Amino acid sequence: MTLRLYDTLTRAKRDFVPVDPARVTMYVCGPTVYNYAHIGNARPVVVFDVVFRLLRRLYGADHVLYAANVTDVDDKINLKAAQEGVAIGVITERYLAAYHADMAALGALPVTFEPRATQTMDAIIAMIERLIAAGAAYAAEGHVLFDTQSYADYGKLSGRSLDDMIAGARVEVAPYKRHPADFVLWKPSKENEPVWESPFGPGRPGWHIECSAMIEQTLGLPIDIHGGGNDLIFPHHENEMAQGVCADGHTATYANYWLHNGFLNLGTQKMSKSLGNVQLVHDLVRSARPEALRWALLSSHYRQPLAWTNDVIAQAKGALDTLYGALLRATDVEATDCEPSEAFLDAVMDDLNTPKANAELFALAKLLETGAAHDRAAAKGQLLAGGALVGLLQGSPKAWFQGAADGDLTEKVEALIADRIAARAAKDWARADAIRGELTALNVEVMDSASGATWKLRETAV
RNA sequence: GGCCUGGUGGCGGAGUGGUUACGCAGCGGACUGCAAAUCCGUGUACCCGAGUUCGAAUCUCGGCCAGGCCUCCA
Repeated sequence: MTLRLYDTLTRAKRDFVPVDPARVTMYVCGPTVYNYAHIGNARPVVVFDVVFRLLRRLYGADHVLYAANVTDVDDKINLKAAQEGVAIGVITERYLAAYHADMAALGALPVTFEPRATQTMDAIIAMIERLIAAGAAYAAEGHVLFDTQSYADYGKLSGRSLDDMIAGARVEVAPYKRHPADFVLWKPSKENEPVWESPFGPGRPGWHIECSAMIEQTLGLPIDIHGGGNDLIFPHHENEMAQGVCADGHTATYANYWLHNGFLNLGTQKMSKSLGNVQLVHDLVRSARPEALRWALLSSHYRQPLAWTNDVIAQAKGALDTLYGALLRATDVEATDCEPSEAFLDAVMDDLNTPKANAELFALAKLLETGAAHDRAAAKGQLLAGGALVGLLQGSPKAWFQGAADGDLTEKVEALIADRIAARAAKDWARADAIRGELTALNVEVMDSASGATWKLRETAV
């Protein structure tokens, strides 16, 4: 069974072969920390977290290096800092902490490296110097620009030619550019903006160079997998690749597999900060089950657009109710076969077909509900192992249903249920129903079974 | 204007040249003292038109619709 991944550069699903199985590398463009992350920002985080988990399974946890950068200097951060009258570090620390908390709530594992732009300045400057020396960049009016015409493959990733770019240019072209597509590597800082000394004059780096320098510094070329949202294909990843390859003297490819996730739509449009139609993870993890959010993000294929609605979250919660319900009723079953089932692995290995993998989870849950003892034990092991591979179903089933109940309520409910069991044993149906009424008033639903009674807290929200 | 996706049952969503996933919700039944949960069963699904084919929702062409990128953006 081989992992197959869809590569944007070759536009094909290809078998994944790492450069070095003992050192598998992955880089994903991380956040610019000037605000809370929205659920659209979380999609790549969750998707590539699944890739990360899968690679760790295939090559060993110690053999996979995952880097995600933090952009901690840019115009929006500067603006926010100026508005609040604080240093940019105050802004970036605040929102980076929130980002970490939000992504952890969604079940994302910590990445191996989290380089920051402000701490990579030497490498960025050194890379720009190499690009100039290689004839791939030029200085002009205090800026340093990448010379797109010097790189024959420019446009290959996004599938557009330099001519297309001129035809499609919607931006005014700065007069000092040799070609309209040339982009900034270094630019002078405006007044009151953070500034770094460099051989090209005081200033700050362009956005694209940051990622190239970080990849080179933390992972080294070529990396196996480069990921991000599909809006980054052009210009960001196109430019990154051009910089990386040219600075490297064209000796290595930049990334062997380019993975891009589709967007989250809110209504008919993509969710984006500039459109203002965002739902913050920070808020969602409080109004909905974080695990349901993760399920919802994985409920469609990662390259497809996902229409984000309350219904999607509610359906995700319903699906997890079914799965956790099966596990709750199987508390006494000792799990065996603690590996994902073959069908589950097949689905995940086929370019991360998580919807198909989820279907397999339901098949296992059914087996767990209805199978013979031996099959139930295996199904439970496979269900939990499959869940672990995609970062789901790892909580206790009891906590899933009763999680929001505090100790006092739990004690009260348990006492009422004990009374009701006694009443039922005495066939005192009136009393049993009266107690159920009390439980209902507490927002508690009781479920009788042959082996006793369990209960769950009814959700007031999704 | 250039480049690129996608249109599947009430909703979400895989997939495939012929056997028509899966989930959520609904309905019928079983079980239950009654419920809930569970189990069993159930629904004329594949945007339109033409073509290729013994056979297309799946391939080709055309059209319509929706969205993305070309500018900061996951």
